[in-house]
Amino acid sequence: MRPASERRRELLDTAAEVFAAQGYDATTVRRIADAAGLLAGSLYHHFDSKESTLDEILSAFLDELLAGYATVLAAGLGPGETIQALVTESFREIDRHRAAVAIYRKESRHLQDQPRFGYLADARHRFETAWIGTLERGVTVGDFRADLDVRLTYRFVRDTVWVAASWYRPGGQHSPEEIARQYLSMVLEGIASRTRTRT
Amino acid sequence: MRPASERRRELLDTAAEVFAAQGYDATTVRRIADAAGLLAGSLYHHFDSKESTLDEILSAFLDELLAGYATVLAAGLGPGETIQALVTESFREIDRHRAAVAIYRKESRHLQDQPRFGYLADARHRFETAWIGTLERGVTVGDFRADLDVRLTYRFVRDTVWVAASWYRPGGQHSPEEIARQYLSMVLEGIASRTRTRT
DNA sequence: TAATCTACCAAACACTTGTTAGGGAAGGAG
DNA sequence: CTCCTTCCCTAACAAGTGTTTGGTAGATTA
Repeated sequence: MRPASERRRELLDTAAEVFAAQGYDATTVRRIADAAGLLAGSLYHHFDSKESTLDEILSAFLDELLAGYATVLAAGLGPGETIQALVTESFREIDRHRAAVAIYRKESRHLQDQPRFGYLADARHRFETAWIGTLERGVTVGDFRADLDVRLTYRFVRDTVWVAASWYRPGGQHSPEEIARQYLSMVLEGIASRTRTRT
Repeated sequence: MRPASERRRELLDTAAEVFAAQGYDATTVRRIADAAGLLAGSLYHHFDSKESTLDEILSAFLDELLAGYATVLAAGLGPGETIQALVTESFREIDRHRAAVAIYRKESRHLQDQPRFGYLADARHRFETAWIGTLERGVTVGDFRADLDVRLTYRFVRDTVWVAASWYRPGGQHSPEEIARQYLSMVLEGIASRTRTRT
């Protein structure tokens, strides 16, 4: 682990920004250097390689996210409240690591086969356990509909949350908590009017 | 427009498959050639360039999709039924153009700035009009909840539908229509149990 | 003052990229 | 048989890639 100097963190942020905008492979180190105001070779004073830069961005984000999830799960809430807390925590994470989330969504699929990025598959598996476990508990307890396909619902909720990173802009008119509230309202209660009762 | 020979279509399919799996920029023409069983240079007997190959894949998909949407919208259905038909049509399109959908989701964001791929922005705008128009009509008529943020709902529904392309595998246990039915059930009525009434 | 460290530049490196040119084998058409 | 088309290969090209090496200006430390 390198010493995390101020300049280093700055470079890491601009790299993440460029990766998110252009895609990792489409991004050249010269492009990152341009955006940061130095020459390509100078980046190697701070980082070992382009790949390790990506690695650092992703693992920092995932560490924080998993820690947040762990806190929520340890709180001993009911299934419905746990889902709400997980969603809210996710939107906060999007707010703080917007670029990292975008990169994660675009690249994790084909990165996780690489040994170096094996932790991506680990993280994915932990998410799955957390969400699906909570959903199943919710169905048993009666918080959620009994006819749910839990795996399908998991993907539904997960994707719904994370895609927000592709259009969310921090400092906009909606706070993370506000967006979480609206999303939860749709996911939990649906968008159909309640004036017509279902059969 | 080149003559669409059998071999050509075959190569286009494998190219789409590799693009979807690896990402466009990360895919080399030699990799496509490998997968297709010929050498890199030989691809240029069939295609003008790597970029034009991508172009053809995306525009073929979008043409078919927009045609499908147009048919739905011309049917004169109510807002609720229109949404259902649009979702179902989308899942059918995912079933038929899985690779193209995956590519579209990954690359369209940064491709649409390029003049050659300007039609991507056009298509996106048409989707927006179709969905948002229907949702607004639905709120007015009373099919959908009055307190919906229509733009947020649009992104919610849109993303929810298209991300399915990232995990959907044709020939699986769920048909496109079945998946559409379950998705609609969640989106329209929510995943919360109806035993508890909302305030 | 001398030594050390940080952050950077200038210039090159080996390699990969998309693409092209020229040719050749197979098969159908005249 | 000859001509033409289709499909592919061999071999190379220029440009761009991530990365390395050696050096330097400026601050910090001894």
